[in-house]
Amino acid sequence: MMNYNFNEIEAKWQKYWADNQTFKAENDSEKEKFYVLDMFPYPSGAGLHVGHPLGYIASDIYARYKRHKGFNVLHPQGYDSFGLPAEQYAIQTGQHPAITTETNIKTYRRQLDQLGFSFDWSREVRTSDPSYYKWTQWIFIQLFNSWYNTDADKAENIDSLIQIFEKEGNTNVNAVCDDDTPDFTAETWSAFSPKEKQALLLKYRLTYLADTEVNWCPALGTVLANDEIVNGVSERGGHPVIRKKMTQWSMRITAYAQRLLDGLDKIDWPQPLKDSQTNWIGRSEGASVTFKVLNNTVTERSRSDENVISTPVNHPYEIEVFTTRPDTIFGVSFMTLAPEHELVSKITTREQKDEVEAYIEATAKRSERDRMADVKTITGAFTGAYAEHPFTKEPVPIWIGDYVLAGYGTGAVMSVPCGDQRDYDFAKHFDIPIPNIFEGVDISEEAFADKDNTVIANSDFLNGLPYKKAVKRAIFELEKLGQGKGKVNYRLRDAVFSRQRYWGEPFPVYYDADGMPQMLDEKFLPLELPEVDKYLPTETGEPPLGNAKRWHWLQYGDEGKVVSKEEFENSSPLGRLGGALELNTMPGWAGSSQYFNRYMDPHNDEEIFSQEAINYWQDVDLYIGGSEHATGHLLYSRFWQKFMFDKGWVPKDEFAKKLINQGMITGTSAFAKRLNEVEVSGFDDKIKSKCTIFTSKRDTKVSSEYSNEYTIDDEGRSWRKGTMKIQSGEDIAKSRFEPFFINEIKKVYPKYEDLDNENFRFNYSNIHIDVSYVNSDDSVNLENLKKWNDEFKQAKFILSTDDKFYAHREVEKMSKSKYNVVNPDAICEEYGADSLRLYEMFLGPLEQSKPWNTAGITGVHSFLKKLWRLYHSGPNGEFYVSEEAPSADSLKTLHKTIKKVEEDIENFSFNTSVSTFMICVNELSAQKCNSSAILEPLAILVSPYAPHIAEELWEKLGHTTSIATASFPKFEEKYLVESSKEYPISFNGKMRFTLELPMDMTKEEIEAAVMAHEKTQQQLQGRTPKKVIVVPGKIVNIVG
RNA sequence: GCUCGAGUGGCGGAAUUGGUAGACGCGCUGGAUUCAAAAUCCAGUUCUUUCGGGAGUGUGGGUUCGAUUCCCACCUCGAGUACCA
Repeated sequence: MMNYNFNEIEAKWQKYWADNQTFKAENDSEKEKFYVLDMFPYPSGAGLHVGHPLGYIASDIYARYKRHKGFNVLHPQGYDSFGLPAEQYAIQTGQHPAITTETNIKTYRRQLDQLGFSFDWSREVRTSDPSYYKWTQWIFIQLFNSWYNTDADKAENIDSLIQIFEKEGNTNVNAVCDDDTPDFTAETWSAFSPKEKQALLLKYRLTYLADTEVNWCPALGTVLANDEIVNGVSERGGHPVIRKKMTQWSMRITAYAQRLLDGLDKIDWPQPLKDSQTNWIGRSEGASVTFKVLNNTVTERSRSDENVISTPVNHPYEIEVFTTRPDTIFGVSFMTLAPEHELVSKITTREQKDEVEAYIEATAKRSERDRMADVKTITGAFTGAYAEHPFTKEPVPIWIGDYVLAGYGTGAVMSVPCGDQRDYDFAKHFDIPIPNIFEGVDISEEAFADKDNTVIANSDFLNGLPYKKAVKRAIFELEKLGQGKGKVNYRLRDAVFSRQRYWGEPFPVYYDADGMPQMLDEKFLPLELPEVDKYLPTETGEPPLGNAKRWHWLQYGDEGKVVSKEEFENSSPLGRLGGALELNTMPGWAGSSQYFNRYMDPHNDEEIFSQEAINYWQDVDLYIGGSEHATGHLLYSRFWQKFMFDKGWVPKDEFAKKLINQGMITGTSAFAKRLNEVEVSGFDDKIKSKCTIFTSKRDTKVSSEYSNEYTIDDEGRSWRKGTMKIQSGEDIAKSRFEPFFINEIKKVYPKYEDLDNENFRFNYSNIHIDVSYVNSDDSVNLENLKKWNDEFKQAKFILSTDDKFYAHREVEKMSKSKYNVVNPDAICEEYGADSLRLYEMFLGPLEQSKPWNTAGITGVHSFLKKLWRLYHSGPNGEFYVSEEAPSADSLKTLHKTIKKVEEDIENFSFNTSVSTFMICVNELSAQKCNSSAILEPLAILVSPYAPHIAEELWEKLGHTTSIATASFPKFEEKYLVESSKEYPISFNGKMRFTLELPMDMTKEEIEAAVMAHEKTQQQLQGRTPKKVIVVPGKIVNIVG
């Protein structure tokens, strides 16, 4: 007997592929290239669960398919191995994160290998490897040495900017830079000190050091990016986040806002993902308008950067606002500034000072989360100051309010209560007038924000104009006054690039004697992470790298090294370069923003990748990964790619042509309901039961006779059977255990004696139990559960009516802490990797998320056994194929399958091709097909999905080389041609019966044949049809 | 609130240039095989029915000879995002 021995077969071929480097991709090939990429994993300590491989299986099928189609396929894999969990483990145990990471990677590799992926492991990268992060540091230096020339619409070398400054200052420079960049002439530039020059250049560099208001997470001791915060708390751990000013490295991603938006049109990415990037970038068109503050003049030295400019000026304060509705400017009845706005303290009058300061203090205390949770409460304060309306010259009161965000636009708005609901609510609350500037609109109840139906009134030169025309005219008039212009505003902020962590890429940066940041020369890269004693911040609050004994840069000429502070200070200052090295490290997304290009030439130590490699591979053809990276990794990577493109290092300005988000495979958690305590109303007492009590739940209904009589023992079971209409242990607890318990309580505490049952409140909570103790009908194996931990060992269980304990089930994300993780190892052991691969594809559409349910895996497993039997039709189940010509039916089955599977793979509809295989094997089995002319191509068709069994069958068919590059069977239409068609005959659109008719009949002949049929006459019951629709080859519909 | 997506048997799901709704698998029911079980195989399985048939793809309308598919309104669920001026 030749059974399908999958464990043996799979181990054999996994070894074969590794030994023969079957999937090694060559950088030069006559073949056309195809690049299939997975989002590389973070190697966590928990290892892989069944949800992780979903996307890898899909991409592997596609990669294998493309090899069959004759492409030179690049399908690499690696590890995003810097990250928080390894560091937190290090803080707890003192174990170096590198060791933890190495261990975890070993587990990952073993688990990935056992699934039979066709990765080219010779190209593996790890972001935490110095040989890899050398190039992450290199890109950082390139960004530092670049500025964004808006006229050329691309990044350029900083030298070209310096040349312009030397020649003509910055007045004609059209660049993306800090808002507070002052104007200067060539003469002023040359008069600046080197330090001043450096400070100015930082305002232009694509990565720059600046005091920024950041999201500080005290619990994690680090800064978080906006996309690392969910609902006002940290994505990792759910800790509170506050706003704080810190000096941080930032990436000038805003320079690329428009190109990041435009680029979305030319890539084939999922619409929801594009939408969320579009939202994140948040382009809005409108105007910036300048309001002059009345009776208040700037007298002190102005401009924030006193290092650079210190010209005393004398002019009124100005408030710049951004609005998308310049057409409503005559509706302005007040202005609102964010409490953090820098002008607030300068313009507030003496009388209002106390109120304003109290308000600012109160809002500062509220966390992001509180502020978000409570958007309905209207708060604010009047500054006492007034601004001048640009057109009417009327005074406009200036308020502050926390509904205006400091981080968006200019942190100030012109409030138009009749046209904006928030302004309207604010005005109502503080009794500010609400002038109506809309024709024929009632604003007594709410603001009117419908742009399309807007006709402006009471607005001087805008009267009678619709929205679009009014906007144009308003901007024109503002420009004439010099108090405004059309403006595009983006929600996108520059990305903070510093993290106060140990386990990340060190910055190739030291601080010179002036305290200015200097880049290490490229030839000194990589700058390796130093050893530290502790992975926590230092006592003085410095990042963990502050603990490093040696973390100063010391360089003379071409010789440079990392030394201790003492060594640096004792060295000769003559010709010396260097200083303290940067203590922050780079964020998680740094290493993942160019890894896809590094795979093309991963061992190159001279360049990030060779031009030959990038010119051959170009870009990623198919990228598969989760949608959670929509506004993080996938936005930053596009930004770096565009930068690399500007510099001429990559040929494409979008790195991935097509992207697919695989859905999440969720787990089904199991719970037991635990009685926590009993509260007695009117008393503050909380009574705990002596032992933990769990109640059962069952969904299926058990009906039984109904009676009010019952008894119960303290085990919560052994009641009189069939006397109650009870379905679950939960009901039993409610109706019988709880009254029983109350009686017991009353005995012990006589003071409760007169209380009703309603005075006792039972608190239950759901406790996760490990899904491995739960059977498929949700009943729990209590014996094993009790061995799991002490709580269950000691506990009492109220069973359901059939003496079983049923768990509550709920679909949740798979996670170790929820005890709902299903591990692929056990499934591979029991059913094999091919079964797991097929089953994950068979679960449903790739992009949809779905709960894991192991029950159905037997279906695909028996399919594989049937497939195996198809090739083993000899005596005693020996391998047997014949050289006889196949039957027409078998050819039809095969070609139908080729066609469908090819279409399915091209459309990423992997679930339907698994069905197609099942149909195909069912049909061929019924036909008793054993012809090699059918079974050979079938093995190739199956091979992308179930590669191990396919290789084994291929070898048995007499081949000596891997099936991996066998060419995909060619579909031929001629085998599908039919001579007749089973016509569905419908009456008024409802199919009533079918009728087999030859394909070559004309419409008229078909109609005659159908009308003559007895069932037609029976359906018509003597009526004459009004109309007969005949679609040859499709359907016949009789109306009447 | 806004944006996007989705609603089909007991379950996962299939079918859309409009043309036989429920492919394929799970589960369930019955049978064969077996001392028994596992495994395997065969038959059935949307609901309803007076066994002729009738109804049926979230709800209500519309377009059409014909709608799961297109249009309008509504309901429900999921995802993202949010005082964005």
